[in-house]
Amino acid sequence: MALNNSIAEIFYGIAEYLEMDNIPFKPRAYEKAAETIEALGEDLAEMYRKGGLKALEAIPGVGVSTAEKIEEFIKTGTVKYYEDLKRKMPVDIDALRKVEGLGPQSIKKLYEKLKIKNVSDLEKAAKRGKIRTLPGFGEKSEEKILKSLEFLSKASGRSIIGFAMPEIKNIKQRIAELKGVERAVVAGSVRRRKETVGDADILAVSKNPKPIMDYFVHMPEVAKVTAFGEAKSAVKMKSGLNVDLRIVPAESYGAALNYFTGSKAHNIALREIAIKKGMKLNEYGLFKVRGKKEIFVAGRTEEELYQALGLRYIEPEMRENTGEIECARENKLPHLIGYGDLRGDLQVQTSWTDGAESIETMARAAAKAGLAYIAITDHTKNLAMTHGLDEKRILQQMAEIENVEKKLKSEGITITLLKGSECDILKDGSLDLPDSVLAKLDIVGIGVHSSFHLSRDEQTKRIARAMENKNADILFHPTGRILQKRDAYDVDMDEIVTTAKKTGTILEIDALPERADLKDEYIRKCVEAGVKMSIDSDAHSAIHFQLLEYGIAQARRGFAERKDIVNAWPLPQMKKFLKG
DNA sequence: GCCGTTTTCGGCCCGACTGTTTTCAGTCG
Repeated sequence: MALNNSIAEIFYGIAEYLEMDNIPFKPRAYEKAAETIEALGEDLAEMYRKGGLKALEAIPGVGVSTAEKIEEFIKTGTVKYYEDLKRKMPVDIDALRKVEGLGPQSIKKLYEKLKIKNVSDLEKAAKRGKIRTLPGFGEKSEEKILKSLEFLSKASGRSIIGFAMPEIKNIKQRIAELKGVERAVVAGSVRRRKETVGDADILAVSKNPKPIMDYFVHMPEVAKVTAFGEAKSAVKMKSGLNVDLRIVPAESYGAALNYFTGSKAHNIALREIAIKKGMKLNEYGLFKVRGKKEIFVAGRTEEELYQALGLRYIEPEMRENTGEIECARENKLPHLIGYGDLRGDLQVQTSWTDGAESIETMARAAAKAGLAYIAITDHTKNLAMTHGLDEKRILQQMAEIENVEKKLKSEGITITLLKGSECDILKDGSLDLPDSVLAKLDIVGIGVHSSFHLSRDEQTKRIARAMENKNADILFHPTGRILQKRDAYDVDMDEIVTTAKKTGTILEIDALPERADLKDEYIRKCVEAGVKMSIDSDAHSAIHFQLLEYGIAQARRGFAERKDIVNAWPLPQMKKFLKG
């Protein structure tokens, strides 16, 4: 979806330029279009090919003008309007915007007065003390710029949620235990369970915020205080994590939680509903506006807030303004799969290949985690570096699995161990083990682990061919992405979803935080197409069963219900769904 | 520039904090 991203970037850029000239409303329009396009599950060029300008205009937030610019980009690779703006002011907005405290107005001023075009110009000017001479800037703004530049050069940016969670939970807990704190919760993108989080928003309820804020900004791990007030403070931790703390009175708890959970787009949509009802929504509550008087309507809980707006309660994982509000209005919200709903785990590695622990250790850990069944799915021989299993070793492993199951049963531990495989999909789409062997297994997972750079067409055909195999039950980590390390391979997911439906193949949601593969938009496609999914830990050690939670979060972000997830079903029902 | 369960024209989310200012613009979420 490289094209979509390029166009989104251009629209963001246009928004910035218009903002510099203080043009009202248009920047928001371009931003909105960019946001929708970024989150779009379909390729714009494809949509345009099929439906022309009309199809583009049907995208929410895209109108006549933006549709024409998309068309222009598809045809020529540039947008003249944007090129003209850039020529008028050739600055690296993207990079400069990342400097804390620099917005469009400041960037414009810096360019016009000091000819600053990029981050290196900015650094030079700041070091020479030139920035403090500009109107509206002073010594402090100059210092702030230098500090931010220093931080940017070693900044890690966003963190993968599963990796950041322990630190976030720890800080929240410390705040919660302070005297005078009635409650403290994590809000923001962490509560919405985004794959990666840029910062942690903590919300606390207290009548006496001052000492709490004092504690917060003086925690020993704080590297820098970026804001310090009674209602709101913000810090950067030594780890690189940004943490915001907001403190509100109890009667505003629900409104504040809703506001600080976001997403921004969801909040804006809620406020627009409030306005239409003659009300006003902010982080302190929902208010009826009667002339100058504001009468409190709701805000103690999120539930009463949604109700007062005429909506059903929306789970945080769905709050991205991608259709959930309409569902809530029409009472058509899905009943999302719950965090305690999984009964099994269909991808588990052991020390037979690249896992850290024995079949027995993994089985005991799974039972302890409350699972009723797991599939042992070690790699196959093509993955030589993991000492992948060949025909002979996998038969040995099957016998061993039976022994372990019996042993545990004799101790009163009842967990079903399915004999499985993470069978390698070879370059031509054939599988790494012969059908005769695969047929003996209870469950066969298939996955791509090599030849990531085939063309879209070849990659799609390769995977589809593997899915057609009558023994292939689940496609593991379907897009192969590793967050912040490796992009998904180029594959037509619409085609994969169609093939899954046709062949009865399950698509996996791999719960490893750095994979989170499928991503939410593909999960929604599966839900809509009636394609079943599994949520697997991809466990390589006993503690990894805890990571299933992140897979469930991902499924919830994709609107999945229990009926969509096969390992949320009892074992007999799940087995019945398998091909073999 | 986009949009319509008040509208095809006239609206467009809201408040806290900062730094540079003497009342506010800019930035952020």
